[in-house]
Amino acid sequence: MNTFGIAKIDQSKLREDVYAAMRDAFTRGEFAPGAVLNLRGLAEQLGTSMTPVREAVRRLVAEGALIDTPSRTLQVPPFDQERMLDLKRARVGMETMVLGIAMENMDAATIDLLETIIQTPPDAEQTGPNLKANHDFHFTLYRKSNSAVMLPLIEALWLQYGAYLNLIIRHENALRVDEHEFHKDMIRALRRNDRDAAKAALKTDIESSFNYLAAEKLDKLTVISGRNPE
Amino acid sequence: MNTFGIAKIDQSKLREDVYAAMRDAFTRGEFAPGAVLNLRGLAEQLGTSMTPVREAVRRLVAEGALIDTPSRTLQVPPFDQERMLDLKRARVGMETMVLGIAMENMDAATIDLLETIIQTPPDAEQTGPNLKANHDFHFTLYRKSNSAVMLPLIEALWLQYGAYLNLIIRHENALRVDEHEFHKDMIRALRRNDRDAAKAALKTDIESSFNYLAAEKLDKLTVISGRNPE
DNA sequence: ATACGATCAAATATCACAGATAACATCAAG
DNA sequence: CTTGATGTTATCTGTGATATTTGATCGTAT
Repeated sequence: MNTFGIAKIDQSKLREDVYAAMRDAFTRGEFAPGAVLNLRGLAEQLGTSMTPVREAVRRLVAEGALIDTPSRTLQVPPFDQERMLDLKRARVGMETMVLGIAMENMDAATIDLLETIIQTPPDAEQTGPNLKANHDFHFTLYRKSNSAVMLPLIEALWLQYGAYLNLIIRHENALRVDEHEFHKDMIRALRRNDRDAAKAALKTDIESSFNYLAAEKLDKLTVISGRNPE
Repeated sequence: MNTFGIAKIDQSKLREDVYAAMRDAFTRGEFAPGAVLNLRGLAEQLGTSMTPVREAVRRLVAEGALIDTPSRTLQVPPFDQERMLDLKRARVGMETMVLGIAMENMDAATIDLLETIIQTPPDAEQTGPNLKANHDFHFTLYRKSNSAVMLPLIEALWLQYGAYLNLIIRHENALRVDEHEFHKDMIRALRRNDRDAAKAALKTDIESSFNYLAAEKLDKLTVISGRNPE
């Protein structure tokens, strides 16, 4: 600690801020699948110029949260049944793998922390499922794997999933119940150090959230979610 | 010849080309772990301006192939035993998973194609292991999974692995023999549609390539690989 | 219906600025 | 006078902004 207790100046890195803002918007499901974005619009909304937006966008493209269209515009990946299944498989595979590693390093303190996370009361005016708490719960768990390589990949999957969240979020109440079940099961499995049970709970959690996107509901939902490209 | 073995680019889709050129350099192990890069130098070597280089670099950072240092410069990730183990685990996990999916869609034509890939004679003047053929072999296999989500993640892992290739590559002959064994075993397992055998062969392949980076050899190798930061 | 041109957005190049680094000069102590 | 430390400056870096170029799309006129 320094002598005068002067905090280091958090010199604003615009590019990071822009990225963080867009990422947040994604994880809150603010972007509708298929929506078309343009750099100038984003720059204006964020009160900055094109350059930082461009770099943030480039990163989002690398992470699969946005795609380049042939006509040089940007698009939120359109809803696509096949892609959704693909994403589900990827999430189940990667997240159960990391969960297995995390459980090698699991300790009582972390389990307690997980419990406090899910007991945090949802914000007063919050109506939907508690997305932030759910994110925290999963990643507090995964961070115990200490995998600097895999955690960013899982973040990228969640980001891609974020666009679909826009659709899932309509099933707020059902989803909230499922989450609660999952959190309870997971804590129990962790306390018993029962890997198979923990992985099974996680698998069920991921799959159930995707189930709200079943094919028969797709048409109705895409209409709700706003504009559809092409 | 310039430092990084990056060929100059002709004017068209610059951003993609810059990215492709740097990516190629990585997968050929041209970048030494710990090496420091700067945008102006890269732009000059590539015969273009900073802007496209910045975007390509931004993408490589997002993929973990480069890292931002606190002092705002760019660096090839330094060698790190822990990170290496992490990367190995990630590769084994993700690639065996995708292999499993690919085998659900496997057909004779693809197996034949794989066989022609490994039978392609190495370029006349080529001395090291046939990196391109090996890459082709793996990804032709993985592409059969039709996973638009997971393939880019695996590409990212290979890119991170690329920096270590710079070190592994010194064991050229041993590596070449291992690769040959692997390709043979894999084809055989695919023909029998034996998933466990195929996964075991893949696991062995990945792990053996990392074994050349065992701790006792580390010191010697980092010296060879060029400059060391800090 | 096709072709041409107007219009708009993205890609690139260039410019201006601020942080970081390192070489250099200056000064003090032995 | 030498040596070590400290303050200064020159230079190099990435970042953000802006001007210019390129390419695509859509409307209109033939």
